[in-house]
Amino acid sequence: MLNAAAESPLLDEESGTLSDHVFRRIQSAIVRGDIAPGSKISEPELARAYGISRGPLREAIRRLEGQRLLVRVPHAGARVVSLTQAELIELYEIRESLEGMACRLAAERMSEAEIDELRRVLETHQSDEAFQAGRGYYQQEGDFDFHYRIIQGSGNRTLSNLLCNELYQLVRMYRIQFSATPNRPRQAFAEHHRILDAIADRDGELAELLMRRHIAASKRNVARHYPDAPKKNAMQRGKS
Amino acid sequence: MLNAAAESPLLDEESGTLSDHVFRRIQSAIVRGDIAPGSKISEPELARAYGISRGPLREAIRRLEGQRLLVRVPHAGARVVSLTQAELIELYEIRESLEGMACRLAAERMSEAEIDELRRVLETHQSDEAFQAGRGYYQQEGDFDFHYRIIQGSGNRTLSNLLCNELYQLVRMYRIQFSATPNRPRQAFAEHHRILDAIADRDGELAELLMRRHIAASKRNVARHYPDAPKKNAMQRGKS
DNA sequence: GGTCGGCCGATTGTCGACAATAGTCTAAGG
DNA sequence: CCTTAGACTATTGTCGACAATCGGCCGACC
Repeated sequence: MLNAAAESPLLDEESGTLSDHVFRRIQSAIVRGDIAPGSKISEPELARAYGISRGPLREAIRRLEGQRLLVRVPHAGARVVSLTQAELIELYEIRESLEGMACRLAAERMSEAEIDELRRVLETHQSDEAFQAGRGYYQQEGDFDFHYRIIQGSGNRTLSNLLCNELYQLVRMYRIQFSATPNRPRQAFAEHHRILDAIADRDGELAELLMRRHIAASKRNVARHYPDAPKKNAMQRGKS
Repeated sequence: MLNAAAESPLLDEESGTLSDHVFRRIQSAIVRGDIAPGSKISEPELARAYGISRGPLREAIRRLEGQRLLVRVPHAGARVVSLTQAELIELYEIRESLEGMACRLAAERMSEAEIDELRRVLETHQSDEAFQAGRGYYQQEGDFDFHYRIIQGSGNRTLSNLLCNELYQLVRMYRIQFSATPNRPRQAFAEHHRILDAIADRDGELAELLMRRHIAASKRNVARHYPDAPKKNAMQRGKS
């Protein structure tokens, strides 16, 4: 039975259970900024909006909470996460450590074919129109993301899970928010290229160092441009 | 209204919602080994056992899944996690990176009072009867755990959350399983002491190095004694 | 006029029942 | 005797409704 065609390989809109489905929908909505950080989540409203019952919705909310995209208080509902500058910097420091390690492992263990694919990813980025225009480095999700590919190449499945399935969406959410900082895209691209060279040379130590510096640079960039809103007016709902 | 007496400050059996309650119960049961790794979780059975409905139970299961204590397959139910040796080693490598970083930060940022408390924790361990008898290093949960205290002392709240609220229980589960390896307790205690000295000297670099070595040693110890059961007979239920 | 108490609305937490899917067992056919 | 098709059973996924708790509002009392 060739089910390869029956269930579409890449993320299908209608795949899996309703809970999984709505989980991905809300996740995407939060990461893309469609819901607005700090805004409150109303269960009945969301349930109506997605046409499902509150049961699966609540499970999805619990999973989103596990991914740090929502914060919940026991009898007061859930809100979209809104990291303070300090928390965001902490997140970047964790990434420095973890992705640095992933990069070292990737340099040691990636196959030549995988390195070639990684090079192709970078070429795709270079030819992207948004990048050409200097308007940002809006990296697509998953396999088209440089960092994502390297993490996968580390061979450490547990690390991949942690970075790509739990922290990744949160990072991506803020990466999108800060995508349009002036000179950063070109600089980031150059750093990516040097990292790739180190990996191709199988120089794990250098690859780790460069990755740590790269993320530290991103961290500084984010810290500089953080729209730190101690103002409390982020209460408006996401939709109509 | 002085509710300080009404709701007990430390983890009460009956605190919070039913979902939270059963979540902690099951978590404890898994970590302590009362449920047996790899065994299947039956929703109706668990619901009856804890006297609640399947709704809150399912939410608790989703949260446990987020903590990696359960693995779920869409229409086939949930099983208690059972890491392969390779996965357990991967987990230890992640801890090397993360706790090494935490230890460096702790050396830089812990207050003198916190360092004194840490010293007292170690003294408590030394006077523990199980440790004296060489029967293991069964560290109590939370504040009485050396690693836990250091992570908290790092001052990185995000890191603390990641290590102490998500990965911690999983690590503890396997730590309990391997608690009775012959010479390891005394060696671990000595390593802990040297780490403490480095922290007291405010030598972050050394503290990180020692912590990484300490975890690497634990990793090797675990790898040596791993009861790697490629056999598939881990299907039995926990109880009747 | 200010503040405290009680009421009301809304939201969250919980429950039992129904429907759909997966795995398994049986039985028929080659 | 082995393979395969079918139905059955048990489990999971989903739903709508009820109950408990929290926040805000209004009125009364000081």
